[in-house]
Amino acid sequence: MTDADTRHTIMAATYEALCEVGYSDLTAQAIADRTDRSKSALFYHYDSREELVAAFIEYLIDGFDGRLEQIDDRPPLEQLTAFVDWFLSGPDDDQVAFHTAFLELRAQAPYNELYREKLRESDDRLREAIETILRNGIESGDFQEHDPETVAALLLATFDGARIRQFTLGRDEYLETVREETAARILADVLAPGVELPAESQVEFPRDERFHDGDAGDRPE
Amino acid sequence: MTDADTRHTIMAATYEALCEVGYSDLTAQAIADRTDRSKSALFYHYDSREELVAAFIEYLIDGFDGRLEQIDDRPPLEQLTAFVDWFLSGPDDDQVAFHTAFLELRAQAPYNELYREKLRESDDRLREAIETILRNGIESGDFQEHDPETVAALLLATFDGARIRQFTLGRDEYLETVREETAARILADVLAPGVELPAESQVEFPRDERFHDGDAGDRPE
Amino acid sequence: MTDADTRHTIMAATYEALCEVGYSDLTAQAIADRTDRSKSALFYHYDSREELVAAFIEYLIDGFDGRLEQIDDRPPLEQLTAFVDWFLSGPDDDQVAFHTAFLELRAQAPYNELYREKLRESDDRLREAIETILRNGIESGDFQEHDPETVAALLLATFDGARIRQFTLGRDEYLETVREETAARILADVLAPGVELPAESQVEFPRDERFHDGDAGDRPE
Amino acid sequence: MTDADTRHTIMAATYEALCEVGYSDLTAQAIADRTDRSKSALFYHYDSREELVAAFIEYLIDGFDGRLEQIDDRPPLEQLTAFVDWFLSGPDDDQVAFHTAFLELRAQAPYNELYREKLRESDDRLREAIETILRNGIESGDFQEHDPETVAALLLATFDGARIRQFTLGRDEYLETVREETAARILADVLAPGVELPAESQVEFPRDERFHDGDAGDRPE
DNA sequence: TATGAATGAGCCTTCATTCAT
DNA sequence: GATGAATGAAGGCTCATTCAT
Repeated sequence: MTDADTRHTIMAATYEALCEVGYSDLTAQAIADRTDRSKSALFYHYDSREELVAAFIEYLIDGFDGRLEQIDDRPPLEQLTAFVDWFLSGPDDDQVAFHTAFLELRAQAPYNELYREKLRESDDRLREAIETILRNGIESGDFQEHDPETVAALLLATFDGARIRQFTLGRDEYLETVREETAARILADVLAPGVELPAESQVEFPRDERFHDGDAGDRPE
Repeated sequence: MTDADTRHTIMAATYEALCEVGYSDLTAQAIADRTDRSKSALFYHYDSREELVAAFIEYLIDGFDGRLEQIDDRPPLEQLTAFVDWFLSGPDDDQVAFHTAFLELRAQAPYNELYREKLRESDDRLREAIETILRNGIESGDFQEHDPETVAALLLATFDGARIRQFTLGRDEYLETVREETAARILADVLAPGVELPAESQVEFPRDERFHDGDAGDRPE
Repeated sequence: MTDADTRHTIMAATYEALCEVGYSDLTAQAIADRTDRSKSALFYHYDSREELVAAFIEYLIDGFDGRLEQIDDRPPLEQLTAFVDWFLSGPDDDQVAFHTAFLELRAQAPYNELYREKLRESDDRLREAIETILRNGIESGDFQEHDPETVAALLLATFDGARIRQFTLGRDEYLETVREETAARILADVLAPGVELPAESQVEFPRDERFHDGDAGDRPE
Repeated sequence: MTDADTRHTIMAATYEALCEVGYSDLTAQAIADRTDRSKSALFYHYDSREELVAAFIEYLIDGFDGRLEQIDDRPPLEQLTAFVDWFLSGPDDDQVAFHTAFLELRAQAPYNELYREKLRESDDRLREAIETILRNGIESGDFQEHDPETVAALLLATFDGARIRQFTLGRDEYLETVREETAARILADVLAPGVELPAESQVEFPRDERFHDGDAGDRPE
């Protein structure tokens, strides 16, 4: 119905607005302002602000799948490391703003079934991705025998918790500490003996380029 | 300036309102409605809604200390278990509403220095509490030698992440899974050999009774 | 310019929408929704919503003439009775919704010359119709000598007032009472001595079939 | 709760706005503009625009009772005449605007239970008033024996219908004609033999002075 | 002939905050 | 100490209408 271009325009504006003003100030106007369209146009394409946001979550999920494929061919340990570092990324990362705002949005989910539904889908994808990595690692012998499903849940909870505490408390230590402790206490029994989580990942989990068209990205130095 | 009674009245009303309507609907009116005072009274006692909320966080912290003492004399393992179960409490827990709303509030912290400051204090207390338990456990020989500081951070992140995913996704599995995996993968190396995390805690981490004056609490039915 | 078929499609949709949502919710979208055309199409065929509505009133008038003819050959008293019962129809009548909405529209006429003009034409037709019946009744000897013009005006006012009070107050008594009192106090001096208004009409004043193509009508159940 | 003065201010503004812009343009802003208060103030005193309007209908009713008393002591025929002329008032009457707008409001009643309820109360009062006059007239011998209840309903319907047709069609004839015909055909059998409806009433049914504080009223030339 | 997209103006309502009393 | 009244700024949403295609 809404053509891909318009959809992208609105979704990108939503992303920008979210990063710049946060979820609780994510007004229709704030989105429209980052668009060459009027506020009314948003309501032409989406029935309500809520539906627009739900569509945005879905848009994120769509992008996630593609980004996964980009590191598909890497060995399991590299993929896992990429994941860890994506989650526990440094505070200078330009995704901090986004994740911060997205936490606000997630905090609404208990009150909003539509959001909750979409976030569940997102959770499914994420867990499946990690499970697949773990499973592949077991197969390849890089990882020990274990239950990928429960380990995935544990890792996700831990990383998410660390990230949230980092953002909300402004305490970057959480990331560092949790990365190290995860490596030492959780992954020690998951990785094959002798295998260790590299200090830094060799592949980076790719960014959602749809939101970073013009600008630098992983500028060196 | 504001006497203790008035303060408590307002803080209790804030707690109630938070549980009933969530943070984003926590209007001055919503709080006043749960008070025998007028909306204006709130602004007489607190300069702004923001300050009131900040004061509320502080009020929570004040209560926390007292509650800690109530299980002070228990052996370290029991205290740890109480902590675990407090965090990973079942979905029927009447504190779910509060934690859900409080997550909304925490999600504002990145945008609000006042909140962030208070939440940091809260984080300090919580971490210290866990560190103390861990330290005592080492001393008593119930726990193995380890760095209480980093383990506390790991546990906090993991539990918090599990709880948040439970609430926001409506997926209770996270709690169960994470409790089990934490016991098996993290605590296995923290508890002394042969010591295990009990399936259920013997002491309950005490509730904040200031908010549960009149009503039932843990009355059996 | 606009061919008869398109015109009918739009007019019928307007009728439907009017019945279903009332005049104040009679948006262009509401009409288009009951059409296989787009909202824009309405503005292609009519310069404005106002003109469309004005055209609709005219369309009603056009239909009225034809329906009149259908009872043309009946004796004056029967025709008069048909009129009375059409106006003072029971609350189960499926025309209630239409008349209710049409009252809203009529209430706009004082502010809208275009509507007023059309409604005047409608009033003319209606009054003429009644006058003709009355005149024919005088001629045929069924009615006493009287001034058909003023009596028509009196009847119209009385019936209309009764109907409006019924609809707006939800008080069906008005219809019954006014029918009886009209018979006893007004028509007593209009009908020839010994002639009485039948309790129920033998002919029904015909419906506008253009709006009831497919559906039942007065099919018995 | 809302003190009488404020209430009057808002109700008077509502009256003015209604007269000047009609019901369908009776926005909160339109009312506030005729007040020295802000739009928000309206919502402080009334929960919604709808409730404000409902309160306005009630305010009208309150006023009506008092105005009735002002002609309480007049003989029945005079009172009846006052009523007739109030209803069938000339087009220059400054109440035309109000009645016109009020018709719009009444036309919403079928869709709005709150309005309908209030309008029913208004209908009750009006009918009782006329019934009382009729009853008194029978007692005093000025009127013939008849059923005041049904006659009141008939008169009300007739006058209301005439007025509505006058306003909506811009046809003043309705008033004149209906007044004459009512006198000749309806009241002829209601008034005692020899008693006639005066061409013009001697008492005027009093205006609602709450809405006409400063200005002229019936000042001659 | 028709439409999808878009928009500006406007509406109702909410809310933190102020202030005179 | 406390409150009732009030308000400005904003927000989500609607709708008649326009216009390029």
